[in-house]
Amino acid sequence: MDVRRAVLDAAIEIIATDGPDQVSMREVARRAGVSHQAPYHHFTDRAGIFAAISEEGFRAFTAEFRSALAGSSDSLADCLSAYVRFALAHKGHFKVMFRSDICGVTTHEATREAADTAYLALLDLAALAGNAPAGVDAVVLPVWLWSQAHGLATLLVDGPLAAKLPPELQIETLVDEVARFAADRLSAPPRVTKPSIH
Amino acid sequence: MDVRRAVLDAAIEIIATDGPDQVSMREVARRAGVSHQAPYHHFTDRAGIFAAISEEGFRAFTAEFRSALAGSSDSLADCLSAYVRFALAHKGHFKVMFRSDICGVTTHEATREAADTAYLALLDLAALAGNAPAGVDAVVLPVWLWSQAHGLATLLVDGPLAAKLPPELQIETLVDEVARFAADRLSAPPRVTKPSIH
DNA sequence: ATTGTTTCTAGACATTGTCAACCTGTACTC
DNA sequence: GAGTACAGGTTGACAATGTCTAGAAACAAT
Repeated sequence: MDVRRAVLDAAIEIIATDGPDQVSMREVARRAGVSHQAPYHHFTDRAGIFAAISEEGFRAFTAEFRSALAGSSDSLADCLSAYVRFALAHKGHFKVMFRSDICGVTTHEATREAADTAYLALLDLAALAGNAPAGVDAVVLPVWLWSQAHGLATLLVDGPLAAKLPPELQIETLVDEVARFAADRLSAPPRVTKPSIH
Repeated sequence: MDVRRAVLDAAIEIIATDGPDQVSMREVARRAGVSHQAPYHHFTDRAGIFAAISEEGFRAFTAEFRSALAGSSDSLADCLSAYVRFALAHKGHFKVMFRSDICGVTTHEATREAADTAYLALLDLAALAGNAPAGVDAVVLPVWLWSQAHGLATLLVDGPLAAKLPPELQIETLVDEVARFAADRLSAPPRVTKPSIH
């Protein structure tokens, strides 16, 4: 039996349903059917489990995101949608990946690298989507795109939004609508107001 | 001495710097200078502390957000910006408010009510910002606005974004730029593509 | 003075993360 | 084939935590 895998899966499941706080070394060991010390032969400590989960998450995310980026005529809407769909399909991973206090991105080299790789994919989308002028906008555009996708994902995964929606509304439909709405707005020429603050 | 206040402040500080996981009943009692049981006379349990913090957060948020909504010629950009600035100025509150697993919004009536009130303010912004047609767009617009503000706030507060930014960039400048960028895009007429999915 | 309530402390208990020490099989060396 | 090193497993111990119970200290109302 693959204890490492069993431990990870147990932790991921707990995170998805009850949140990272509820992950206990002994509980995952119990669910994996091993002694309370067995996980320590595969992970240095509790933080090591979270680091492994977020590394795995970032790799899977990068793959799915790049796939949406490459194989579509409407990349922008599809990528935004892919971001959110990844979060919904992998809540256990997602809830850890972007919690910098526990995701291990500062402490575990492999995790940091996986996160950086994911970020590069995001920048590629921004480059493709925007006729970004030089200067600050080269930062503003990717940040804006990331914020939209991440905000919707977070609100759906962490809960507060789902409770506010009309019950007959399909979540996936909403995600696609918002993604399309956002994509349409990006392509539109901006309203001209006062000059930017550059 | 106001033990309740001292306990809350200790918890808020711990959350802001080390995250909610690090909040321990005994540690906040220690920082407040009371016995390990004193907090139980003001909060039913650990979750009760989080519920009180998020309730306080939602109330403060509503006040700041409504102020931005009312007193501005460019409400949309200002409200987005206010949302993010609140998160940055009250990290300890913000990190709890939108974690549905710990914020107590489902378990504590007062917290739920404060959260609902905050949501109403958001809807008011959407109503003001959008010439929203009937139908699904009445949902899409507020969700889109919320996603943008919340995404940027979350990315900045939880960490992953700050590490990617050029070091000479002022966070507040970025926030204002992104808010303006988003506001400009909303006011723009959308690109016309295929008809929506209604 | 007595009673009751609010606010605190002290002690106890099960559970947690983690350290240390001990088994046990498999692989490799001579 | 005997010996040995080691990865992967075990049990036991420890301090720290959340929370239960019981009691003390202050203070209001009768």
